[in-house]
Formats: sequence, structure tokens, C-alpha cells
Amino acid sequence: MFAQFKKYIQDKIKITDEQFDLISVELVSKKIKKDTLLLRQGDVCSQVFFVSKGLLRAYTIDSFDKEHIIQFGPEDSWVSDRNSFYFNLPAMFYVDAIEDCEVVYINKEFYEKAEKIIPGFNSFTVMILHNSIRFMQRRISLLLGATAEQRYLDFIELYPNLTLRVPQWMIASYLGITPESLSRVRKELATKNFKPH
Amino acid sequence: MFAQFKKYIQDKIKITDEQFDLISVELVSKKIKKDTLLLRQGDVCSQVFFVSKGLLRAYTIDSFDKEHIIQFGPEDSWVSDRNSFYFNLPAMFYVDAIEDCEVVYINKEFYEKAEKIIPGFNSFTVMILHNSIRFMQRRISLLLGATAEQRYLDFIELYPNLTLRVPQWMIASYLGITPESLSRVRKELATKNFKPH
DNA sequence: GGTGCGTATTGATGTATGATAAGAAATCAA
DNA sequence: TTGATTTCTTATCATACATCAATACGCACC
Repeated sequence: MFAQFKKYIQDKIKITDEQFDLISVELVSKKIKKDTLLLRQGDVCSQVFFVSKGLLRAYTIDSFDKEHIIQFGPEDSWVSDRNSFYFNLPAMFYVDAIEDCEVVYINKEFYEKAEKIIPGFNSFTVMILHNSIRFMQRRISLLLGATAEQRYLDFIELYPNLTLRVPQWMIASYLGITPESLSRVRKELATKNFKPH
Repeated sequence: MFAQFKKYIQDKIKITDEQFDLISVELVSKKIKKDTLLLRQGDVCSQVFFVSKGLLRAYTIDSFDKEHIIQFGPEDSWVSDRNSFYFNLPAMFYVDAIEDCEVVYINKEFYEKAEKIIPGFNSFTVMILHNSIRFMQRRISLLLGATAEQRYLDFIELYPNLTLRVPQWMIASYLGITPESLSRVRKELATKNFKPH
């Protein structure tokens, strides 16, 4: 049930099977149908999602009712509004499923228990947070300084397999441009003889 | 020497004076002249900077040689390329001083020692990281979905006192627009009878 | 096989912001 | 105080991307 999660975590930190059994009591794994909403903007986000199968997305809706995708969450990734989760504040994001998923719901009790039982678990958390920071740093840099084309190329590099799994209008939303613009960027690249694969 | 830093940290976490003395051995406080470079893009960032006085900035330079300000660091704030610091990777950012500063240089040994000596210090680190994530989340949302004017208003709200301390071209750089555009935005707002203070 | 609905493309046109340039204002240095 | 340098404003023109609209494509569903 938590096989994928267990594998992921044991790959990064030393945890015995017994320790894992102890903390996994707090975990819930759910099968999520495509299009299911897991978190609503304004609600307090009371768990972190680990995607063991499928694809989640986190997005905002702005004052013009437009969606903006903050993050894609394919297999082995973490999705959450961490600010909301940690500080118990209203979430800025929606989270829903782009594909049928298997998602591990991780609550605060899990973290507390894990920190008690497993030496160095806190360091693991710190590492995960730094990973998240890395992605956000890069995103901000690109949004400030790169053209739509550069951002698209970066996206392909970062998520090579997602370009096939995700509809283009969502990629456009992630890049901060319209689907029409993305279509033009792709056409441009095609004439330059660029091949994504 | 570390009075400001000590005050800041004791305000957030229980640390005795004795404990602080023990860990402060690893700290260095420096007076930094305006315009001094503290971190260069491409170098590995080997410390986190705590600003006890003055104002730092972190910025990138893009492929067109343009600067983009990632973060302002006024008193009581943390400035670093955390990705570089944590993973020992080349830094994406430059960091320099906008004003004469007093800066506490915090290295990895400090963190290691503090984690050993002070129970819960790791939680403090996690809190600081979440703060950083909050700012970045907000930044990304705004860059994706808000107009230059909206972003400027948000900036004023977030850093009310910085609007006076920082030259406008830097604010423009932070917002991701040109100084000329910011000038226009301000003119627009003035006609709408908006007053920053 | 048709009918619909979401998705992608393409074209015409609009707009926010960028680029360039010049002058005014502020700041700094001698 | 004066001159030099930086910063801010204003104007004109350029451009990347948005908007709107039409069409084509794909795929599910009856």
C-alpha cells in the first residue's frame, strides 16, 4: 500500500522496516479519480501529498478568474501548500488530479512521530524543503528574465515526460502564457528544426 | 556584536545565554560597506547571511546581461542562495549590500553545533525555510497572474519602508519591469489619487 | 456513423510593457 | 558652489504576448 513511498524514503534516509511500520500508522493512501479536488483555495491544507502514482497539479485562480499552475506533481513528488500546512493559514492553491492517482496523505502527526522515532528524519524534511526552494528559485528567475520560448524549453528539460502527459493549455498555464501563444512558440521552434524527443 | 541576532533568535526559540555563547563561537559579524559583493553567481554559497543592520539584495543576471532582483534583505532577514548553500552547488544569485550593513555570517558548522546543543533548533530552521517558501509562493503567483500595477501595490504592502530606502530602478527590477514602466505605473496611481504613505 | 465537446491551430487586431532617447531632478564629489 | 554622475520622468516608437474569432482536429458517447 505504501510500497512506493517506502521505497522513496528508504532511498534517501536510513529507516528500518520496523521503524517504517511504526510511523506508517499515521499514513493514509488513497486512490484518486482524475479531476478530483484535493485542496481548495482558502481552506487550511492539513496534509502533504506524496504522489505514488499518477499526476497532481497545484494551481491558483487570480482576480480575473484565470488559472495559473504552480506545480505539476508526477510520481515520487510532493505536493502541498506548505505555507498553509505549516502555519495553519488559508491555502493559496487548489490541488487536483490530472490523472487517476495513488496519493499518500501525510499529516502533522506523521512528522511528529517520525521525528521522535527516526534520528535524522528532521534533516530529511530539511532536504525536501530545500528541493522545493530550488524549484521555486529557478521558476522566479525564469519568470523575471526569460522569454516564453526560453521558459518552454526549460520546461521540456525539467519535465521531459510531462510534455506528453499534460494538455498544452496546462503547460501554457504553467509557463504564464496563453495556449495560443504556446502554440506559436512551438510552431516557431518547429521551423527552427527543434525536436522535443 | 551579535546582540541583534541573539535577540531575534531568542524571540523565536528558547535558548539560554550559555547555549548562545556556545554556538556563537561559529559566528562572524562583519561591517559591510555599501556596494560590497558578498556572493558571486557561480560560486558555492558557503554561508547564510543574517542582516542585523542595513540592507542586502540578492539578484541574478540573465542571458541578456540584465539584473533581476530576487530578494531584498532588510534588518532581521535572512539572505542566501539556499540551494547552493545546502547542496554545495554553484549559486544562481549575486548578493551585495545596498546600504552599509552589519551582517552575521552563518556557516554549516553553526547549524550542526546548534542542532546538537539546542533541542528544537532544527524546528527553528524548518520554520525559517517555510517563511522563505511563503515569500516565493506569493512571488510566483503574482508573476504569473498580476499586472505590473498589482505587483507594485503588493510590494508596497509587503515592504512599506523599503519604498523609501530603495531606488526605483531596483524596485522595478524586483517587480520584473523596467524603471520606465514603473514610473508610468506610479503616474497612473497618482492620477487615481493613490498615496503610498 | 454522426453529434458534441474539449483541444489545438491560425489569423487579425489590441494592449501592456520594452527600447531608445532626451531632458529634468536629485545625489554625490571635489 | 559647481560640475559630474546617477536616478527619474516623459515622449515616441517597437514588440512580445493577449484577445477575439474562426476553423480544424480528435475522441467519447449515443
